[in-house]
Order: sequence, then C-alpha cells, then structure tokens
Amino acid sequence: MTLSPPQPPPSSSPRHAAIQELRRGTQLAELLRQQVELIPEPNRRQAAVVNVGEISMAMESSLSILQSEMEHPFVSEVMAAPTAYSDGGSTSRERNGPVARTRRVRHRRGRDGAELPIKEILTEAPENDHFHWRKYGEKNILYAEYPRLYYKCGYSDDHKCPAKKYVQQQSNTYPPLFLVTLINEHTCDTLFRDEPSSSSSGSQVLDFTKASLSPEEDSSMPVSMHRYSFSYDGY
DNA sequence: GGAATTTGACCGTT
DNA sequence: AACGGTCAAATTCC
Repeated sequence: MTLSPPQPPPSSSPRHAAIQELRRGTQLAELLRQQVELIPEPNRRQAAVVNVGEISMAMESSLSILQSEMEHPFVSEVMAAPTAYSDGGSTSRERNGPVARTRRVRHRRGRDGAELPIKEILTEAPENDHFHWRKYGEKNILYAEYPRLYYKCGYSDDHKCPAKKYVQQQSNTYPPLFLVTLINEHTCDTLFRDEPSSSSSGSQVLDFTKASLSPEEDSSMPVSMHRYSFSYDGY
C-alpha cells in the first residue's frame, strides 16, 4: 500500500513520527496475526485472530486520520463522526480516469435533515467487524476501477437497525485495500452482534470476489487473493 | 423452500 | 441529464 504522503514533512514532525510508529505497529500486528494463526485450539485461535484484526483496523484507522489530515487538512470538519478520511485521489489513481481526483465526501442527511454519522476506513480486511451484513446493491462508480458494494445490517428489518456499510476496493495491490464507509451506528450491537468465539455452522454473508477482481486481470494471482468472504456464526 | 444475492429500474440530488 | 443510493423481482445457493 502506498503510505507515503506526497511531500513528507521533516521527520521531526510529531505527526510524522506518530505515523511511523503506527506503520511499525501495523507490521507488528501482521506478525502477531501470523503467530496467532498457529494456535491449535480453534476457539482460542479464532478469538485471537479477531482481536488482532481489531488492532489492525484501529491502526489503519488512525493512520488514515493522520495521513488525510496531512494531505487534506481542510476536509476534517466535513465528517460528522470520528473519521478516517481517505480519498480516491492520492492513494488510488484510477487507471481508467483521465485524472486523479480528490474524493468529495458529501454530507448525508436523514429525513429530518440531520447529518448521519459516517465513518470511513481504509483497510485490507473489510470483513473484520463481526456484524451480520446483507448486500442490497452494487454500483459502478464514475472513474472508479471497482464497483461499490452496498450492505445493510442483517437485522435492519427485524430490529430496525439503521447501520449500513459501503465497500469499495481501492487498489489492485496485494493485499488489496478497501474503502469501507460505515453509516449509522448499530442499534443491534449488544444484543445481536455475532460472537467471534461461537461455533461453526455460520452463514456466509459477504463475498468480495467481484470487488477484488479488476476488469481484465486473470489467473496470475492465487485464488485466495480474490476471495474476501465474511463468515458469521449463527446466534 | 427459505435465505441471500444479483441486477435493472427507480428516485432524489446536484 | 448524470450520478449515486435504494428497491424489489428474479435468480442462485444451501
């Protein structure tokens, strides 16, 4: 992933130092993840993997916040919630677009006109939350190389949970990066959030197969690189 | 057969 | 009119 800002400030900048530390943390988390994969007991292993995933996500999120502030100091007030802003311009140059463009984050408003809480995260693992999502749409976005996938909380009907999630692949690097936009907080959180340590017979819910395939690339990559499926346990 | 996904139509916003 | 987000009928999967 391309982590360097266009014009790195002097390394004496505290913010730059923080970014360096976060990058180191990300690498260490990845190392830890590999170690954790070796835990023999399935339950403990899965729980540990999930925790490491949370750590990675937190790191990515913090990195995105710091980097976006350095690259776009003017956009931070746009967000209605603590936000990892990432753009489609400097970190992902669309191959099929005439120019790299800065993604404009629009205010999203509910019916009463109030701004909706939005959180954007750039991550390699969009499946690393433990919620049950149901896909309800997919759109090709102008100048974007990959489609945007639309998900809503699997309990949106039963429990009126308003949480939604958009997922869009941002790069064809390995591992690919996904921009995850989270809209609204889960109201089903404590009661219905899937437990990472619960046992099998889960229902497979999210599949990023298409999102992670670029239009003309073929079998030069292992299949596993193309498959990003969410698996959730029942409750 | 039920649940989840796909995909074109529809609609609101810009 | 174009674009992005959602709906919902059709289809696929388990």
